[in-house]
Amino acid sequence: MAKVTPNSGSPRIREGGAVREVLDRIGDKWSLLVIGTLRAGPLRFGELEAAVAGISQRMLTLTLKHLVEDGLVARTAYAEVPPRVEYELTELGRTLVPLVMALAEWAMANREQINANRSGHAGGQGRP
Amino acid sequence: MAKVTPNSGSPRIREGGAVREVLDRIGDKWSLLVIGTLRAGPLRFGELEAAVAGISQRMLTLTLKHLVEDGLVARTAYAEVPPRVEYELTELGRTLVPLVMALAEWAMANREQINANRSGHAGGQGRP
DNA sequence: CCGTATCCTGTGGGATACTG
DNA sequence: CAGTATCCCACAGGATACGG
Repeated sequence: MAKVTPNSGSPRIREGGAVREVLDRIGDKWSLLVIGTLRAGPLRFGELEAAVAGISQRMLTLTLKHLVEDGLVARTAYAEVPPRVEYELTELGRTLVPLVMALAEWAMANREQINANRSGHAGGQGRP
Repeated sequence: MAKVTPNSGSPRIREGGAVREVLDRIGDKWSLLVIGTLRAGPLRFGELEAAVAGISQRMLTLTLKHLVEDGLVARTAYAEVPPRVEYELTELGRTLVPLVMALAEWAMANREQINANRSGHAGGQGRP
């Protein structure tokens, strides 16, 4: 990741540059899942941890921190005891929801097909 | 990525499961970029390498191999000299194009906003 | 031209334990 | 409850060199 994509020699800005840049942010292992999980409304840390199956405390903390930094998620801490913290999508974050949902639907619709291809990749299902 | 997500003991298929599964396939550093690049039609290996700025030979080879295995891309080798190989999207692969393009457009439309948030994250742009 | 084979590094990310 | 701190390893992925 890191390096800002050299873009070696290309005179015009490649659309790919912006895409890569954003993909490096939200294209990690958990960001899209967290965003998708927050689509219905604010959730507490613990609720998120339970909802996003398989995520570790550490990764949830880090992912949320990044999303907050990027302005996709807002964090609200209530000064009470026991402490309560809620996370919700910002305006910007919500604009991503339709895309995430589309991706999720595509995933569910096509994963069997893909798994089938992987096992015995018969091959001829796409020839145009 | 790596570990196949144990999903230990979960009796019912979590929707998150399918999403994660597919995300692990196409959510890597290059797959979506390659798919997006192939949207207009077949391209040769070298053309792809030039079009996807920053990708290394190795990663292009690996990414294409995975995409072919998953049935998203078709590979056609012409037995001539010098050798020529063309890659193009399969039917299945093409169904992903709209999503990729949507993501790309979102990326281009919002990267400045995100970058601004990152630098001095002023904060108040999303309060619902 | 189109790959494959090695080598090597950075780092994503899990497990675990501790704090406010 | 909501994090932070450490440790540690697998593996993504770049550089380079070689084969058909």
